[in-house]
Amino acid sequence: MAHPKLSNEDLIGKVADVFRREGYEGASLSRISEATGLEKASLYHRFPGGKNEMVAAVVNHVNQWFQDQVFTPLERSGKPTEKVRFIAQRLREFYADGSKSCALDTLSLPGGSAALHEAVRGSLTAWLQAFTGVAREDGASGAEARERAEQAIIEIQGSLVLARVLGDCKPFHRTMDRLPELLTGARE
Amino acid sequence: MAHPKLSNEDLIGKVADVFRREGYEGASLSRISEATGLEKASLYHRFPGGKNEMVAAVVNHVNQWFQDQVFTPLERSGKPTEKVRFIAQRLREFYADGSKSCALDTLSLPGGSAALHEAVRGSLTAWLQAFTGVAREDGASGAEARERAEQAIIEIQGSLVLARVLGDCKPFHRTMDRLPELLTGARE
DNA sequence: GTCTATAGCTTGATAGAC
DNA sequence: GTCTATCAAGCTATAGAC
Repeated sequence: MAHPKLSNEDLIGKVADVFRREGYEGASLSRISEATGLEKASLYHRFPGGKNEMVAAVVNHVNQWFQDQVFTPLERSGKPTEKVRFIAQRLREFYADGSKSCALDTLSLPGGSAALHEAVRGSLTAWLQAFTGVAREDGASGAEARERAEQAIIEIQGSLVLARVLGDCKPFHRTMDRLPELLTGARE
Repeated sequence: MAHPKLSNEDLIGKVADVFRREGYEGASLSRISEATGLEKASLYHRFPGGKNEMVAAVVNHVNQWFQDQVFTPLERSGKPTEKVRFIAQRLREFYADGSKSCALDTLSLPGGSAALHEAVRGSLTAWLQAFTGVAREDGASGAEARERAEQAIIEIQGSLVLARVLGDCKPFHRTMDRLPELLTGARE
């Protein structure tokens, strides 16, 4: 065929890249069209609900990735510190060594529906919960575990902002290196 | 007069609020017009260069604020730890206790000119330099001081992202409380 | 399933009255 | 210095051919 169907997996990945990089308002259909190679009308065939449905699919896609690559591995049996080392590697991949922004950051800017912002908040809550879980497993009390989880995600988000502004990935790598001690003690 | 001139100080402050909150692409002239009470044509009278000149003025305005309220106080004589406690209070005001976003975050999204992104990078570099300076004054070596500065700004940026997503300012307040130990040792 | 063409609205920007 | 009125370009979204 001249225009073979683009697989759903490839499509949503490319759409997600645009929303992650540009945020909701910056992710215009023209840019999404350019990034995916599909014309706008074709995008509406795949996402009849338009931009709202696209960004919802992006959030679901990212949630699924975190479930499979981060949350589930953390719930498996094994030494907490080693599991955190493992998922730190997954996060390096997800953020392309710090060169890609976090959707929680870019999609939390004011643009988009209230449902979008609730979904984004839900994603962050799930992430906090997963990190709190592994900190508890390491022996931290409830409050201490929650604090470690918040601290770890704060440093991930902050280092990604620095990386974007400076065009320098070193702060992100340093944070990933420190992730095991951030979550599983050895901090104080 | 029916329409008295809005003072430059008031105007730029309101314009800055919009750009900080919405980012470059989200800060449409309609929203700026609504926030300032000036029609679009009046905005062009004040900023003949249009949106580009507006955002440049915002960056200058923020730079000036940081110079006066953060960098200069850090350069004055006094105990480093006490100076950091002082500027932490200024930062709480600037970020409205964590409820306002950082312009470095929102304005570093892809929208806007290359000059804008270079200016934003310059602002962050100046901030890093000021924080590195006070860490050195506290006795840290060059590399250690720079690391403390990066770490402090990472945690500020990260806690502001969490605050925006969750609508919860506690992580930001915790970071402000920890700022003295982050910059002036007592960390390890 | 993809495309071209188009509708209606919003955007950044300008002209000209007061 | 502010306003109303307007423009061309970009936006989201839809209709209909292949």
